[in-house]
Amino acid sequence: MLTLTDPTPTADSVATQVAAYLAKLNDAQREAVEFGTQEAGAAAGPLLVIAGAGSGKTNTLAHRVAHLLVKGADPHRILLLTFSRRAAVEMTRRVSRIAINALGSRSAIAQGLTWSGTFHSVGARLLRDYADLVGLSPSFTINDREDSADLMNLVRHELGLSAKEKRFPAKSTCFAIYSRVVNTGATLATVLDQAYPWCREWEPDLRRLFAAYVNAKQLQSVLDYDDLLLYWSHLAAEPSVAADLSSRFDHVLVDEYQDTNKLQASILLSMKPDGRGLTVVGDDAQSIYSFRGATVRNILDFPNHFDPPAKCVTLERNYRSTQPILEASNAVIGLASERYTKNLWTDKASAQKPRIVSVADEADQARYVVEKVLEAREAGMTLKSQAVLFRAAHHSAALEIELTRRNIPFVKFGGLKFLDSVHVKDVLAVLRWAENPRDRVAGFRVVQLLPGIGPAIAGRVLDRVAEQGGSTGDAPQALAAFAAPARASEDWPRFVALMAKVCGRETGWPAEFEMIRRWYEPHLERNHEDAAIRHGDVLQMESIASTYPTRERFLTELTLDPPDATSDESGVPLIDEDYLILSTIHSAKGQEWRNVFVLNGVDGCIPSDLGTGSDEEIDEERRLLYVAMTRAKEDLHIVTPQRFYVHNQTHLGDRHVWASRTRFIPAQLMDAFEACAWPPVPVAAAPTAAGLAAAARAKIDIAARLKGMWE
DNA sequence: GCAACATTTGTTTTT
DNA sequence: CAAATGTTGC
Repeated sequence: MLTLTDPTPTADSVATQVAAYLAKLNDAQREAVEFGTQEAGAAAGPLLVIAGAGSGKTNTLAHRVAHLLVKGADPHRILLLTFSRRAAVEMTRRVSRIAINALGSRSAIAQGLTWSGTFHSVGARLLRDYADLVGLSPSFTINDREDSADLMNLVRHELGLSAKEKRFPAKSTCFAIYSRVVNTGATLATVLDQAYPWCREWEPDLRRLFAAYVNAKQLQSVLDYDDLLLYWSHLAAEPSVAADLSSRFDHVLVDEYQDTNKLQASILLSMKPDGRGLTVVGDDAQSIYSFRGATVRNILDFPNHFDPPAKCVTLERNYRSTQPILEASNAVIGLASERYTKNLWTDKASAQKPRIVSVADEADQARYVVEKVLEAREAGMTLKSQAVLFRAAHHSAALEIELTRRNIPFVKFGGLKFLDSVHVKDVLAVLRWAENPRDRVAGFRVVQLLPGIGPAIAGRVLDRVAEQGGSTGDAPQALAAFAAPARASEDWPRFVALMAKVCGRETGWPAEFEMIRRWYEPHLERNHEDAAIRHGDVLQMESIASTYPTRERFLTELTLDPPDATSDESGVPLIDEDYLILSTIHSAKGQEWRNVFVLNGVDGCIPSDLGTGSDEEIDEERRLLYVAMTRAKEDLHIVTPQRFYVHNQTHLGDRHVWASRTRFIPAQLMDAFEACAWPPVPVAAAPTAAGLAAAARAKIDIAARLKGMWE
């Protein structure tokens, strides 16, 4: 039980405090918060909250959790599934604050909200608990997307699929196909037909590859992201475990339900088959993750999975945006082929319509954004309350250059993470291999860092380690016994000594990180021109590492919740500094800013020309634009460069493309926007006689200078 | 046989 | 611009 530091409040005082925090909610929010909590006893049946953009969704969910706590729910028995680590942290923070208001210092109960996180991180925790039961080594390591693709590649070579007349799909494509099959529950043939038609001919080979890939994972005690869900779902479907698993939690609440996939839905249903204690929240109009197997059917079909059907509450009042922004956003989503019946409204009036800004090219686009950001900054709007959103990470390249040139600090969300850089992965691979010597991807990478060792010798090293059983005790001995080639003879003993120490946990955590870093430094210098910058990243990771209690926690949490921001300077600016937000639209989910810029509002970018295959894909791109627009509170600028640069589109190479405004804002919608051009066209003054004379002189001047260059 | 370097090719969004 | 393939050189 929890220790209460303050005197127990009287029933009356609790009642008034409760009224105070509920009174801030509107009727629909309050209904969602209080649903099923009036009657004492078992948790109430399923609840679906359809929460439009900016309708106070997070706040409502946080209030519901806090309200459950106030009503006496045990925080350790509440499972809160969010879309990202960031969302989980934010949710816990809000629940605490509301609980403080409602209960005074008894809010310590919110600290007990230990089961909050993403499906994947919760899955990882549960699996460590049940590892023995499913024949999994409790020290399993988790592969991120790149590692999984690397393993797929290793397996592919072993199967001899690499030497074909026609090029086999790239490793990342193979993994993407595999992942989609797992997450959608569809057959390989269906996935190939619908999403990867150009790989159709490889179906038999892919099937063989995936079987071998699964086998390799099991032999090596590694799991990929999908396994965390897959193992969990099989665990929950096993009658002997299901009861234990589902009785661990009285309440299960899921945020962003529109972006869950079939596998995640099946997990929920087997955890709470009758829906009692189950709450899901989401917005069908903001479903933007179908490329990851998410299906909007999950949220649409939710109520009728149960008998009687789930209670459904819709939040339609928008507290975020001004009326003109909302009107334009509603108009855009209104053209979707599947109709969304929600009718968002607000009472925030404004005279400023969203702007469609026509600029010549991407350079002008960057200059426009910088000028307007600084203007707003002058008017008292911090950089942090402004954001620039784009479809693909590289769309911000020109802007990043301009921002750096003008000394404007920014932080970028989405796109390349610093975990993806080779040097960071090298160091992590050493740790992962020491944690789990059966992990061939990690070992393969580490051994090849030594000069004179390439894929072939690395493969033999790994075979020897595997023969010895692959335990952390045997691995260093296998390495010591290995006859390294002459070219590597100098570096080999140092390497063996390092692995012995790290495997044997001689120095302990986090000191061993420093040891690995020191060992890695010469290899870094030898392999990379820009060793200094990369070294900075490694040092930064070292300081991050020191904040984790154990090596295992560091590795697991880093792959499941990687730091999601990068900036031009390595290292995130200090918290109190002001900086502009750059973000992919996907990473902007759930956030809001006073002033929002959407880059490249042109066909080919939004919708991406890679996403225009089917009507469903086009509708998803439309929702993406809708999500971007509804992030704005006061001002919204959609910038449309008339000419933009494409990279190496097939045979013609790099070239400029003449673009037109996105098809999602056709002419009949333009009333909802203010169209303008930038830079403003200067008003031409009639030439005077003196002016003409000056121009004539200038011509002569320049002509003379050009000749002068060669004299 | 194998590592290291040179050339060609294909690209979104992310837990 | 990174990754897959092709070529050279040990």
